[in-house]
Amino acid sequence: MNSRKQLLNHLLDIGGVGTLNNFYSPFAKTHKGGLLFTRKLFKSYAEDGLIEKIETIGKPANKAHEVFYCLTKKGADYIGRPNEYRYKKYQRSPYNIMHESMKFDVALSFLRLFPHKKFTFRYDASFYGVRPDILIRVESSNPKELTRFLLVEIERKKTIDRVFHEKIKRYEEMFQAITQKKSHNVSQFQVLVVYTDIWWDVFLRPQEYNNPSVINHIDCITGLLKNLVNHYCKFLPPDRYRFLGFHNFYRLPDVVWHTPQGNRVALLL
DNA sequence: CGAGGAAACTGCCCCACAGC
DNA sequence: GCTGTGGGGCAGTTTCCTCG
Repeated sequence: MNSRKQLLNHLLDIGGVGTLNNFYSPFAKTHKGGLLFTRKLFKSYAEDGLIEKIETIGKPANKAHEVFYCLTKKGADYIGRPNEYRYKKYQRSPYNIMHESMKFDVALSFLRLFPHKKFTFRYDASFYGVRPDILIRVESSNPKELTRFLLVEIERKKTIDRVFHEKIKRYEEMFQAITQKKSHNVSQFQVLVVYTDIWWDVFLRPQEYNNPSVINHIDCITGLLKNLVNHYCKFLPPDRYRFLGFHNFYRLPDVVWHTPQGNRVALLL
């Protein structure tokens, strides 16, 4: 598969919508370089009617960050996947741009960094009132193993106590309900909490992370994440949760995940 | 001053072709 | 037939430039 089709396949996989910034190239040295080729591709897709710009409400400050494009029916046909395409006409730009952008960053990173795995992403799943930002279905390569579900919760909050009280508590209630009603197999589920604070610029790409003030900010968020784990999460089942700083979204396979007990581990998929 | 465009550069792969 | 090599093309990038 050539990269022209590769990008469209990824776009369809992550739900059919994304920004230029989401599809940056991780291999470029500079931030600009990482967007250049993507920009070329987007332009030619748009000319060929394979993707469509979603009209924004106001005037976007930065188009690469804030203008979302969606795959068209023609685009799905072009990559030979017309029946997987669920056509949704997006009237306007996604309502919470930063949060949407983070979701697509995470979903796309799973595709890019675990290319041998088969993922299915959903953004509208709900279990006993808990709505994860992304539900990732991980197809097992081994037929004996069960399909797994990753419930990704993306949190951009000033303080960590809110992450615990507003989210993790609800997840625990959900697990209780599941156990009681025996509706799902709890061991198939893992909750991935992706955290950053509200001052973090979610549009920054890894190529921009070498700026001293950004490095400083990353340290700060890592500290907050450790506090979250140490103060609130110790008692949680060790394999049920994993915690990640959003700034590590581009290195998902690395040992960058925290267990509820505060150990750093890699994700087992 | 920053986003985006143009042009120039680079490393890699492919393939023709020569020499054995 | 096998294999080493060198040119050409191209995907992807860097650097420089323009324009609002």
